[in-house]
Amino acid sequence: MAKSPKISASHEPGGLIVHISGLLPSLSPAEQRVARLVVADPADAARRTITDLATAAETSEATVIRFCRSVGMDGYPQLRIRLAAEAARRIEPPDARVVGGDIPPGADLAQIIATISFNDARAVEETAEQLDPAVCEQVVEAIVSAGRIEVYGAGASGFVASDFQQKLHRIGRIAFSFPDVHTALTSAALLGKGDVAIGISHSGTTSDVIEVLEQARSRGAVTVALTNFPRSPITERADFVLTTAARETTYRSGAMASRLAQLTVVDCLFVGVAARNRARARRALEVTAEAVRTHRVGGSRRRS
Amino acid sequence: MAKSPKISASHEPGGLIVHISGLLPSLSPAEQRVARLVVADPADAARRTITDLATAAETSEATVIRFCRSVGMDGYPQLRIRLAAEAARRIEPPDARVVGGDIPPGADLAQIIATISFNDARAVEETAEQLDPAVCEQVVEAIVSAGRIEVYGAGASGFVASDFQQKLHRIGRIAFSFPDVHTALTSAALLGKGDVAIGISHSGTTSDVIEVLEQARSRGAVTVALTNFPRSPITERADFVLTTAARETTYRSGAMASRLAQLTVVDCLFVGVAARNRARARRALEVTAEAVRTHRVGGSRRRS
DNA sequence: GCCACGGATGAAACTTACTTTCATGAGCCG
DNA sequence: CGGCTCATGAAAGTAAGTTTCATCCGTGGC
Repeated sequence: MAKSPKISASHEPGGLIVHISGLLPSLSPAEQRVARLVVADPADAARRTITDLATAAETSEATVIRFCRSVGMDGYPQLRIRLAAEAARRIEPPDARVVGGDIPPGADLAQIIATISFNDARAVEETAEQLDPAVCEQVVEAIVSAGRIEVYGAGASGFVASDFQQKLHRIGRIAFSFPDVHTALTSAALLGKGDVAIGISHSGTTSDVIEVLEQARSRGAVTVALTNFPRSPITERADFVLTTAARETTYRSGAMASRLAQLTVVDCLFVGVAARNRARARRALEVTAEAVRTHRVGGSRRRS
Repeated sequence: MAKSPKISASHEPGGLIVHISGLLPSLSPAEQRVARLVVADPADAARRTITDLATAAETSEATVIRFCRSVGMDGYPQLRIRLAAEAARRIEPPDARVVGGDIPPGADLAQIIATISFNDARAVEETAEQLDPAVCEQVVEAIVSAGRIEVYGAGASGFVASDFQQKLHRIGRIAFSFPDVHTALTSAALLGKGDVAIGISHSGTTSDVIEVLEQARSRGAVTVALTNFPRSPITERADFVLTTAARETTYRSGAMASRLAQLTVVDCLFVGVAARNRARARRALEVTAEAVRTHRVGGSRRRS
């Protein structure tokens, strides 16, 4: 097992912009200024010369080049071209939806709904676009052949972890998730070769989750990280890194788009695992559905 | 500078490629060779350097520049960027997304990802579209002025319930959610006028949730139902009904799109509530974020 | 047939853009 | 408080793009 996680350097099929904003926190301050300009208006950036862009970002050309390299480009010209292409593709934002920004103070419910759903949907789409099928495949493979699967997450990511655990469990995989660190650590210590440990953290900096993942890895389990930031600490403890692409409206507003993005990844993995053995999975799903049938009341004649 | 050819300067409506091939015959032989290369593969041309392209067209750089001017560009860099943009736009649509349907048996991960995310994103968008702002407003109002809020859900909807509870709690509302029916029933029995009870059930037929909601209502609490089916049993016990619009890929495949749709509604209500008292909500969010700060590891900066 | 003329063309000079190197200085760890 | 690492921009160096200009070739007039 390779020790360095696959950040899929050259693989950012979905969006370069998405890729860049994911990398943003791992960039140096000066590079971040450049990145922000680029993300804010890719088309405009593509039009600028390197000197021009450097000046606009209040830095030197050298830093712009470094930025190019940091996001996986060969040099500035390549970045320019990619940006132009990217910008052309995303001619979409037609209406004045508050993209990525905060909710304006005087907003009414209709505005709030439009903004939230737009950002949520976008997070889902962009996450899917930049998800690397090859890495997913390997993770699915690991899960399918795992003796035991453990999923870790804290706070909002904890619900996602539980959701994943529940899904895996429903199709007959032996999966666990934990409400607290101690239990998780204890359990992780009992993992071994062939087991799978999945850590979920939007920021990639949740020490509890990192710690548990580290523990799991030291016991020989295959480790997977699910985070929004491909260069965050958690990725160093993971054999496989899966990234989401959520730009939270406001960082502290409680996870909103981020957990939807995480759940989308969970869905993909889940279906991927289920698809490996359709018959068995289907049977399991039917059995479990049957089990709760008596907890449903009849005529839901839905004709929505 | 009077001698340059007068071609429709900067405005070539249809497409740059179309434009170029249109005036191809009016170009000099050497320029035509360049033009043909460009038209044949714009994306490739965009990647080439001027020297490279000149060589490929068996001509000199000077001619390439002349060609740029002939088609109305300022210079080679501009042409490059326009070409990249053009190329990006024209290969977009042919995307074999598996819409709405089930995942085909032989599907690979890339297909799965496309299908899932498409349906997930759609569920979010469609839910937002049909969500009634007026009803949301009333629910928000009820939550804001509630003495206590309880959220019920079973299975996958249980996670959504917990998520909502956690969010409300974070902004200082007194909210609860429950892992089992008994506790929930007990708690619901203690609700009274001015309290709010929210029941979440995708199918709208989960008897446990219905039962608890009924209990809450009988105690005078305001009841809210969140379901995908506006005519389902749960709606009969609710003062306010909020609906999601998820079409699950496969009914029994475990809730996927449905919970994303539910979470979107949760997000909207949450932001709606938070917006009612920005200052207080913001302060609460900051305090809670600070509380977990020591559980985050710092410097995510790294270079590959 | 010879000679002006003009457009097309590429070589080379030139300019600008891009890239690398290196010295500096800030922050961090022991 | 040294001795590190790392981020950064100035400046040197290289490559890309642009201009200039001499040449070439075909044309048409004499």
